[in-house]
Amino acid sequence: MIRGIKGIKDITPDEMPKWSVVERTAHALAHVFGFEEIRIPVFEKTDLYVHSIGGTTDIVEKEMYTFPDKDGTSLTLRPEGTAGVVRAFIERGLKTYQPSRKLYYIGPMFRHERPQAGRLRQFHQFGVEYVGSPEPAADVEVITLLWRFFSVLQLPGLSLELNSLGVLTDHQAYKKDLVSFLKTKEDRLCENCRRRLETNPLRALDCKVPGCREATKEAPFLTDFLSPSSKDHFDQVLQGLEALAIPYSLNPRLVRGLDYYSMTTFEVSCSALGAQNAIGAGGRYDGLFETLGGPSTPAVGFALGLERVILALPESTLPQPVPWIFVASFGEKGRPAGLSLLYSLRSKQVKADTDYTAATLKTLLRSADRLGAPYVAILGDDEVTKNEVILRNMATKEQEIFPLDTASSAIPAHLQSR
RNA sequence: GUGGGUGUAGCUCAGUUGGUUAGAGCGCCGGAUUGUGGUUCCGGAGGUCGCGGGUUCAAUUCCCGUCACUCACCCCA
Repeated sequence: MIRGIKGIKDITPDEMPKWSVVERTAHALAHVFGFEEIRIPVFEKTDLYVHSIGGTTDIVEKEMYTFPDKDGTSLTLRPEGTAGVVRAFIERGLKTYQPSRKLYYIGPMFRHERPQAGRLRQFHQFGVEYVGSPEPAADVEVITLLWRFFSVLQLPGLSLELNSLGVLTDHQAYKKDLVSFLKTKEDRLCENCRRRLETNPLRALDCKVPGCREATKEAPFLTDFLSPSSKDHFDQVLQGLEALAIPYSLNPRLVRGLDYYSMTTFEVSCSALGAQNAIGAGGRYDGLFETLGGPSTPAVGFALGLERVILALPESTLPQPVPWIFVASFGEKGRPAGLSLLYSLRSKQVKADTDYTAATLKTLLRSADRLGAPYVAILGDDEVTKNEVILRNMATKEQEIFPLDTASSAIPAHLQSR
């Protein structure tokens, strides 16, 4: 037997109601906030991701699904969405129409990681990109949309953390200072963090090893290195969130894993999840357009993981199922009359179904029960002769008689009125 | 990439200090009930005990390997 690939899951019909609610909410909320959907390819030239995400990040170094095209060009299954959106933006000249543009996407992403609760090799993200505005209000809007999304879905145990990396020169200066600080404590750092000194020193602040926590207690704060304008921008973001009553906390140690972030960064975590509790995150990436060969363009966005949302989604968020009708027809005259009723109901946009393998009323009712049908239309030879159809309420066992020739309108109307 | 846990019926899991026909609950099929489901009663089907090797008179049980699933590290959504 050929099995599916490790870390790649089927989304079965049982799980689809949750996915539908989550996706519908994403589309609706993005629309209300004035974001337009964009669909970008699931694979691109490898260089795009290397240049945008950063060559020394884990994603690029060991997590990408990369393969050669027939002509040898290196291609990669997208590990995230922002790079592709920015590429499309530049390539299609989307900026020429208006000063700023707000886009969103929903779709699968691919990373070759060891699977775990809330972490898969093919997973799905909903992300937005507010392109063209350097204003703090744009940051506020993106963060607010992220927070509202989770709130509307009633996810429990959420917390929003914010930080500012400042502009490039700010955090370069900081990085230098931090490295020299860490060097003085090098013997107390874990092996991992000693390696990070070279690759990604900011991550050492995030380390969970107690020794490292202790050693980095006195570390310089990024916040102290922010230029006045960076600081001012960040303050305005915070004020904007307060005005909208979005609860947040500051985390000067919050570091994002992708190289392109600058200024505001944020992350929402959910205590209802396991170890992988980051459910949505993002930030400003004012330098990315230039990095990818486009015009200098400020932008801010987020991405959130749909699988993690679904793991945390409470049952109460699911909508009530709509009533529908199981047609139980049998006998020489009943069968064709039932088929006719079945398709009449469907043509009136009413969900109706039957079981062609069941031939007796008993087996038909059993099928109806297993399918969870709230109503069954019973139609045998006797009913056809009398121009009748019986509507049975499966929960209460009540049965009502309708004239057969007008049943396809009368039954839906009757259900509506209840 | 590293470490831990778990692989027995469709599902959830017992079990065997190594011993002959491997169990339960739920589900499934049939009957009681030839025009009334879900409840009840009776009967039934369904298992290479993950796979490969080793030890042994004998392995589902012990040992080694391997694969899968899973949780955690790392990292991230």
